[in-house]
Amino acid sequence: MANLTMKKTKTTDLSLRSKAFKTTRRRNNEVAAEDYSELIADIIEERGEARVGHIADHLGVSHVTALRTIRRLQEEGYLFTSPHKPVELTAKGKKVAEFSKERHELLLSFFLKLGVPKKVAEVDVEGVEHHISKETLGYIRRFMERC
Amino acid sequence: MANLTMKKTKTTDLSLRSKAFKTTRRRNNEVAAEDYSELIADIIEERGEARVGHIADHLGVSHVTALRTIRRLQEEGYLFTSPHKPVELTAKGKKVAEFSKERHELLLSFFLKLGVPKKVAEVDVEGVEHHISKETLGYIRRFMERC
DNA sequence: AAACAAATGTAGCATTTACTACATTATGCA
DNA sequence: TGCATAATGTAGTAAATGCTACATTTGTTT
Repeated sequence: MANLTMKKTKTTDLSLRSKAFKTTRRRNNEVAAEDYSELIADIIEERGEARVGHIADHLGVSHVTALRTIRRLQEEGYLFTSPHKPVELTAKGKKVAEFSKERHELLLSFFLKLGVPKKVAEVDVEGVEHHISKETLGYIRRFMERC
Repeated sequence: MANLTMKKTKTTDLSLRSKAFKTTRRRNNEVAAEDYSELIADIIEERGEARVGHIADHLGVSHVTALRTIRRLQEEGYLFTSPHKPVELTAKGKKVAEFSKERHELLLSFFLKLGVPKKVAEVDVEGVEHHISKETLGYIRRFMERC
């Protein structure tokens, strides 16, 4: 007897839920672009240039892994480099880096305001940041302003 | 001249940052276990049994993808099944499902309290939940209680 | 300038996650 | 019972991310 209402509920849940999973998977594909762009911008600021080795070290991956990802991101237009040269960001990469950095800082201060210790917050923010929509970011910003 | 202090700062940042990236990658490997366990528990509750096809539909992936992941999760002890039979959770899987569900609900109500619309919150929570440490969850729980 | 060390690049392999196309097994109804 | 359809399962492919081992290039230091 609950079948009719159940059916509707389940259908809604299903499409909503599978949409959520799909969005999460799509976002996962943007993670490298965001992480690399932000990191490269940081390294350039700190040391003047970003080399494959620096990037690999900061990410905690082998230089081979970094190298391959850097090539893919070059194809996708986030950065450019040539053999044995440092890595530079394109305008697109710079934009992504700037946005990622702002988002990272906002989320970090948000977590700190909740009382989360800095070391824990840093790790959690790194995992979380790629999955927060711009809309949600707006609500977090508003919360930070009024509290 | 800023070299000495810079060096210390950079070293700290590097180890902290690469640790954060490594933790994020490790957590990514637990995502399937959590998503599948929680989803299977839901489906069993709703329909009495969880079949490969249901699971694939809810996740928005092909039944082949679901099937392969289910096999891996069986090897890892989260669930068990046999050809053409429904999927059942082990005690380990049930525990993961219960924890994931609680976490999901806590985060969802947290986002809603911040003012995020439900549809957006659902999607963001799905991406974010696997990357929130137990420690941070505690702070969020405290926030929910006092606000 | 030669030799050595550090940085970068290549080759080859493994895992996870995803797919399509096709094969087989179960099941329900005629 | 027996066929048709739905549900599962298999084969083969692709892309992203990770690794080690080895090769080459660059730069530094005698």
